[in-house]
Amino acid sequence: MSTLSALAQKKIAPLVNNIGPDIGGLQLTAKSTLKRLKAGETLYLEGDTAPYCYQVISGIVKEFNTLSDGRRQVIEFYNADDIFGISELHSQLHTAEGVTDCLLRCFDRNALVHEIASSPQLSQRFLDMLMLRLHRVRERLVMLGRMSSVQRVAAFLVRLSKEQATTQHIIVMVSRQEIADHLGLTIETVCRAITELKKRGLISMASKRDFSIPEINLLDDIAHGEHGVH
Amino acid sequence: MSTLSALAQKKIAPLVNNIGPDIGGLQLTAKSTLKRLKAGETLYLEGDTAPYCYQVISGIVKEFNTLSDGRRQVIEFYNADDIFGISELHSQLHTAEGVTDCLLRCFDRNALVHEIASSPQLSQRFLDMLMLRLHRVRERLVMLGRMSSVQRVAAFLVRLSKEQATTQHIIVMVSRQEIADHLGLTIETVCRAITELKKRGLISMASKRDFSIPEINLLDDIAHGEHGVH
DNA sequence: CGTGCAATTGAAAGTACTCAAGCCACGTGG
DNA sequence: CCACGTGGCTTGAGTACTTTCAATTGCACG
Repeated sequence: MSTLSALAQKKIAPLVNNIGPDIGGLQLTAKSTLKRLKAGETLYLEGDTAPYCYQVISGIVKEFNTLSDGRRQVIEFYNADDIFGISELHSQLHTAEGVTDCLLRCFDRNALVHEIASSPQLSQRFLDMLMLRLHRVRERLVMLGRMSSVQRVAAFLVRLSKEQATTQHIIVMVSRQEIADHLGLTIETVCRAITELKKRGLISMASKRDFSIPEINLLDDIAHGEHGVH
Repeated sequence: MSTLSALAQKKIAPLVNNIGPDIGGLQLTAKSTLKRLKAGETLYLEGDTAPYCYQVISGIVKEFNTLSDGRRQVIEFYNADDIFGISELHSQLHTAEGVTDCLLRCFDRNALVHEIASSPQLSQRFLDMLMLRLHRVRERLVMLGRMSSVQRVAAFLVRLSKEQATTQHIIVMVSRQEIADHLGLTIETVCRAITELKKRGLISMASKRDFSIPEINLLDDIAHGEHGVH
């Protein structure tokens, strides 16, 4: 498990990106266009044809599935530099929507797939990307399958803290509802878990979106079950 | 969601396999050796170094994580032809164990990675494999995050039925405990869910491991929430 | 100073879990 | 051949946790 969390540490992307299209330093020659996506705006729907794939330049995008009763499960949040829409086949398997206002780079999916296939370096890069993403999802599988609401929220905050690399103080860019849909909980349970963590002195909040984490290791311990927390 | 389940339909592997090492028809030149693994025997532990990766020739292998309190989350079951251990980095991220007696083909991990990197076709094959696996995990993420115990068990049986392609009658090769660890439930809850499905006439059992599914679509409907089943 | 939305809190209901006991097929030994 | 133990599965009763439904608070905005 320690290995998993070590893996989860994601390098921080600069807020403003490099000029041209590239992936991990490798230049992409496939044509790309820019697209703005507003917060709450839908990029594509589950079942849509998938002619494009996207790279986040700035902002946050979420991909989610909607169940027949309207509840949602957020599959993944994508931050700056992340590429998504590439692993789909003929049609989109999830719905994508802007969490914040976003700037995206759009690639023709076939052209990009072709370019990847013809470059060993790019192929390797994509293999690595998929492996990393697979690990992340598997970590979350353990969370959703075996961890309590408090543990999930704690783990969520720890992950955010590591991503933002601003220990002590993090800004949660997603709503409580989005956290809930990400963690497989209801919005109320997320609130109560946050309250519980506050009560225990593990976090404090300057505003509803600004969290302080005095001792990240303590929070991480909670997330990993070191304590009588179910 | 329908697209997801369509994707999940896995071609059935023959019980006895091709003679040589290959992946989706592509020959592998990397050296390989055979290894027997008994039911319940551990292949590797989370945290072990990962010099090898494996292909299942016959039998079933499970990969799982163990939590600090001893509970387990099964990450994936691997059947004939499946390759695993490839997506790990320096050390294993999960523990692998035989569900049944198994015959495995072992590859030197570095050699295989190198061979993949040097073959565009193999790279493509592996990209596809990882994408498919990612989709599968994401499906399960929705299950664990948003579906009831009965829905999870129903979905599990439907998936098994599609894999075995023997509609009407399936043999569950894994124990109740393994199903529970796979679905993020307890063994008792799995039993009760099975009982519930029996009560509703959606399944029947010749023995504890032999299930009959008179109308798979009805079971699939339950799994997808078409009904007042939470 | 209302309006509206996000977040929070409370109370009741529901679902899955825990602990405990019973069942059943199977293998062993008397 | 049968009593006895074993391990996997099932069922029951009570508990713990999360959800549901219903208010309430807090804050930004007009």
